[in-house]
Amino acid sequence: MTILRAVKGMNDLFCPELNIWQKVEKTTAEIFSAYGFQEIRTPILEELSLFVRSVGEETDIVGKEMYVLKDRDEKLLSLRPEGTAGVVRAVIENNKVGLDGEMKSFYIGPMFRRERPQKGRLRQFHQIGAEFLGVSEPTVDVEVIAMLHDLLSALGLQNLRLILNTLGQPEERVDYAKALYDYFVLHADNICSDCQRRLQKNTLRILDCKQPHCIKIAEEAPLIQAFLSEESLSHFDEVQAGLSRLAIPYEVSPRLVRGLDYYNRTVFEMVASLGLGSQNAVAAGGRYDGLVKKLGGRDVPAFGFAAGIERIVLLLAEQVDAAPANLLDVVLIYADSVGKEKAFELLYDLRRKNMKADLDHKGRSVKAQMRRADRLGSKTVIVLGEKEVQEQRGQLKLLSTGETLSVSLLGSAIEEALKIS
RNA sequence: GUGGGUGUAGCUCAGUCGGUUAGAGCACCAGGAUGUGGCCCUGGGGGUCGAGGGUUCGAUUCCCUUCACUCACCCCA
Repeated sequence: MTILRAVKGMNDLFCPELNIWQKVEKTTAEIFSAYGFQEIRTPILEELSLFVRSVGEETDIVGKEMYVLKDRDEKLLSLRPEGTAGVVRAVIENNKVGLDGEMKSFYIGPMFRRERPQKGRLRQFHQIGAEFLGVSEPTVDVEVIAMLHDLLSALGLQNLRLILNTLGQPEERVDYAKALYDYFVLHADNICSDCQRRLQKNTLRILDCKQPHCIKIAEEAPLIQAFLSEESLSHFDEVQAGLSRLAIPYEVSPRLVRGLDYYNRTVFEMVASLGLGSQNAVAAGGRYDGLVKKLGGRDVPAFGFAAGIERIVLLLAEQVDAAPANLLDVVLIYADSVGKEKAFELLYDLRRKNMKADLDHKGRSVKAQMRRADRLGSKTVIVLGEKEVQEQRGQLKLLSTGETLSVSLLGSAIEEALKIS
């Protein structure tokens, strides 16, 4: 059996499920534009160095998960593993941050990471993201989080928790990481092997470990609060106050750490308490004040997030009535060749009047055509044969009740009848 | 990259302690009603039992390898 298959971790999407995607995308555009965000589309392929510089050379995403390819001119390109870097690059390159220094954009599109697929994780996956460039005030953090919160609740997602933390400014974080290292190195013999690796490579991540004995040791670890400046502390306080004013529930977790290098101060995650298996983060984001400058732009502060569409759809698919059926208005059924000719004629006429009309091309029995109409979810059928063509009248049958009404085949009589039924 | 689970009809799954034509439900097709769906009845089509190799008189079943899917770890949306 040597059939061709899709690349591992890259899925095809078909219709009842795709209807949920369409709903997610439509709701996103509606809500985000209410917040003054405009859509932006950037290439899927970027120069490799963009991600190395933004996401961070030491991160797993860049270190081992990127799809890298060599262009014909030897230039190294990469399929984007996340959306922020491309947006920032595009905004700088096209000089889109105006004199007021602000830019609010959102995007929807595929991202690529070469990981081992599992529930809620694919190699080609899709994100909804938003980036607010140009403002360092904490009310921006609140606005963007609120927008995400509105989207997720408009979609009807329940059992989500907003988890918040602050990472301070880069220099504050360096001090903190040092303190954490000094603490955990004393317990090096008692932490898991993954954490021993993290100790050298990414000390903050130890806080994130799921192993019970590591959690226990982490509970006694120093907290970042002691290392934060006045400004960072009050920024975080104002974010919390702002969320509270909007009645958006949140939890502060000193254990929340982000994987990308560019974050500073506020970071957050929306996690599902059930339904997603262990990949339970539906969305995550935070502030990244240094990134624009790092990529060659002016010193522009920023805040953003990304949400995983597959994970959202996974949660929505559990709820009923998520996928509305795509009903046909009418199926034209023919009993003989005269009826078939008439059926084709009426078919295109109805379609041009924006009625959802269809027929069976295969020339099967009336019974088979009826069954097909029923299966396709048509509201009505009309059976056409020599008699109907001669009389210029037919029976319009409502499939839900079985009742029929006589309609003229002339003019727009069918169309009128369909509108009423 | 590491570990576990699963591969039998379009779908969901039985089954074979190694043995002749491999089953069910659903779906599909046809007929019963020769021009009216859903329910019911009758019949029908459809499977190289994931692939390759080994053991055996004989393998879908046992062994090895491999591939795919899936879940978890790492990491992350």
